[in-house]
Amino acid sequence: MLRRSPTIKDVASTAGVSIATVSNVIRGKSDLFSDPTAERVRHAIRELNYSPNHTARSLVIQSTKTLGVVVPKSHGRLTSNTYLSSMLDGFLSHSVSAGYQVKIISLVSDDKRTAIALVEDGSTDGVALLAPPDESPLLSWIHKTRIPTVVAGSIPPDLELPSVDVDDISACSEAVSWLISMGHRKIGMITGDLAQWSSRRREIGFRKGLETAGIAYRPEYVFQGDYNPPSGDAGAHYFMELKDRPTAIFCANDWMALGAMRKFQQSGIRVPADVSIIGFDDIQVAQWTVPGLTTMQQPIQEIGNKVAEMLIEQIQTGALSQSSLLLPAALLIRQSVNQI
Amino acid sequence: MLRRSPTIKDVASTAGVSIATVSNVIRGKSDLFSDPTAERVRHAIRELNYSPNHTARSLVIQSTKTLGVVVPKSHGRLTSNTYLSSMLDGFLSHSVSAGYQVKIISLVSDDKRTAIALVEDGSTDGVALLAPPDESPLLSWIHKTRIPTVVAGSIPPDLELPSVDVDDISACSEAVSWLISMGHRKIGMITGDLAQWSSRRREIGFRKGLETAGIAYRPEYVFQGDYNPPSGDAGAHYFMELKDRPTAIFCANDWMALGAMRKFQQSGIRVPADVSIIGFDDIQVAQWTVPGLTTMQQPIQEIGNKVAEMLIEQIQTGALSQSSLLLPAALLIRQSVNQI
DNA sequence: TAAGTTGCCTTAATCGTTTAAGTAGATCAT
DNA sequence: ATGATCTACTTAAACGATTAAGGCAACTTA
Repeated sequence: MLRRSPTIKDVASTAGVSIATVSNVIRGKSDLFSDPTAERVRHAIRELNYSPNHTARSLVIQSTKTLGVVVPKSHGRLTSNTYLSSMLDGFLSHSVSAGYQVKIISLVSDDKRTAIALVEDGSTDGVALLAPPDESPLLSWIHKTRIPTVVAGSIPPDLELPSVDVDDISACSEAVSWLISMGHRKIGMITGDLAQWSSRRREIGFRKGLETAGIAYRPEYVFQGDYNPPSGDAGAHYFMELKDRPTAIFCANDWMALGAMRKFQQSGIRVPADVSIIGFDDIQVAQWTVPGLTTMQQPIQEIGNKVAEMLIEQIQTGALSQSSLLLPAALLIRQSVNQI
Repeated sequence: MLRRSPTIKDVASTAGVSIATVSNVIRGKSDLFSDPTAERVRHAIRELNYSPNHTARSLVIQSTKTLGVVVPKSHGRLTSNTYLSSMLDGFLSHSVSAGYQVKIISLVSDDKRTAIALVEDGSTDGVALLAPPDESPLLSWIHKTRIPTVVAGSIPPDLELPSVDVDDISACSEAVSWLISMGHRKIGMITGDLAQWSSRRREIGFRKGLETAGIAYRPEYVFQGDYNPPSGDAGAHYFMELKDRPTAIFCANDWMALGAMRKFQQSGIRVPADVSIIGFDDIQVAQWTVPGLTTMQQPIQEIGNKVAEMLIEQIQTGALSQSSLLLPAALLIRQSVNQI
């Protein structure tokens, strides 16, 4: 028995052929070997339990068949947790079926340099940036390099990077339109952190929905949150104090919706009897709240999927058929919104 | 300008030295070059923006400095989502600071073979199995190979694999003891899926806590769940119907606790005024429920950390100082348990 | 002064593949 | 019979690093 794991050389000698032939049968270049030879080679492979060395292969083909995925620090961004898992799931799913492995680097414990190293040292063929913060130095850095990149989530408008994201504006506009169709006229919003472009777009969608129905925009009906539950709390508190309270509140994400719902309930205000709440994202827990949270469901996994697809396309063709993709959200009706 | 990225050869020629010298200064073999030479080399490196090719290096040193992490299909296992993120965070954090990159493979979209390939093709130096299901074929397969492995979470008792997990038995025993110290004598439990060893251990801990206080174990106070919220619902329903209802319910995980809490509240039974609830895990949402969920907090991130640490130790020394590690959980008191 | 030592650098083998180019025998057309 | 074309291989040069072994001054030491 061999101590080290078997190489193509071992296979070649036990099959009595050259390593080139072994390589050819492995890669299925069927016009380069005969059937009996192939059988001998395959037998040797099984016997030795050989599998081709990925590293050596990468070196010569000048491609690692590996994608890098950069996940942001989630600290302080509660949004991200299940969000990121789902996105990763989608990304991995497409990657492996396209024959790519995936390296992951988290910015949690780490600085920009590690992420950069991952592509500079040639250990990946390209990178996906998952939900990078707008101000991420990585974004502008990677924009300069010519490394294949796709970002999942929103990018600052001045950066031209291929990206795939949910269509915030349409989704929020639809949410508001639906609220209106449920009879609501006084609709409040708890926004995300307006320093982020995604928040701004969601607010734009909110206005657009109002506008479509010819309902006037009332500044006092917009409360600025930051995507975290406490700001949902604060928003609820703010709206409670208002003389002319909104009958429905649109939250820019589910976490704030949860916070708001909790605050209302603690204050004896019933959801949805007294106030309706609609969220955004469809995080996992949204289906287990009391009442179940009605929300705009992001196609998160599909975003991950598409990111992988576009990244691989970019790697293989050197170009991209489309540079930016917006996926529609879906209205998910549960119990937190009342018809009035 | 070069089209391709610069190699050590390019650096050598622009610095006017051999590639061996370049390699030596990069690796800091300070007795193998002079200061002026080093300066020339470093200058060339900066000028060309060179960084050493990871693949080539891996090939010759026979080590990829890459760890594989296998995450289970989370489908149907709501437990896992934030749980896995945190564990990954911990794992990544230690890995990168030890100079390792991390490849991830998800079993979501994929079968055992991809996971196996990841280690067989030499693209990783070892693998971590994150919370593998007891019956995972991977577990027994990997047990046979001599590949460096550490598993995060529980393993079937008949498999001798290095692992790190929370100390379920002690933790559950403590939870029950604390409930008792809060004045509860009639304590129910909603277990996890008893096909999983972790569930069994949690049930054992539950009994042990009772026993320590000299309280008799009542079979009708144990409801078998499956770790998912609906089974928490079902458990709550079961306990509600009981003539002699428990005053406190210990849930084997937070998701079931959430389900139970919701069911009680929907049925007009107040938590914690009428019934106290304690969970296990400390998932993210546990702090945002109404009332906040008191729970046993798993040191998930630390588990991830330790797994990486042990895996790297195993890779580098070929052996392991300790083969199994149990980390303590911490009682996290919020509002779902009443003193009576 | 001859032999050894030290400091600094180069040469060349190696890791395990891929793949272009070469070879040699068999078959075919002319 | 001769060259051309297949078929089924083998040879050998990459890929980009690491690293043992060797070379050659310039010193040290006996």
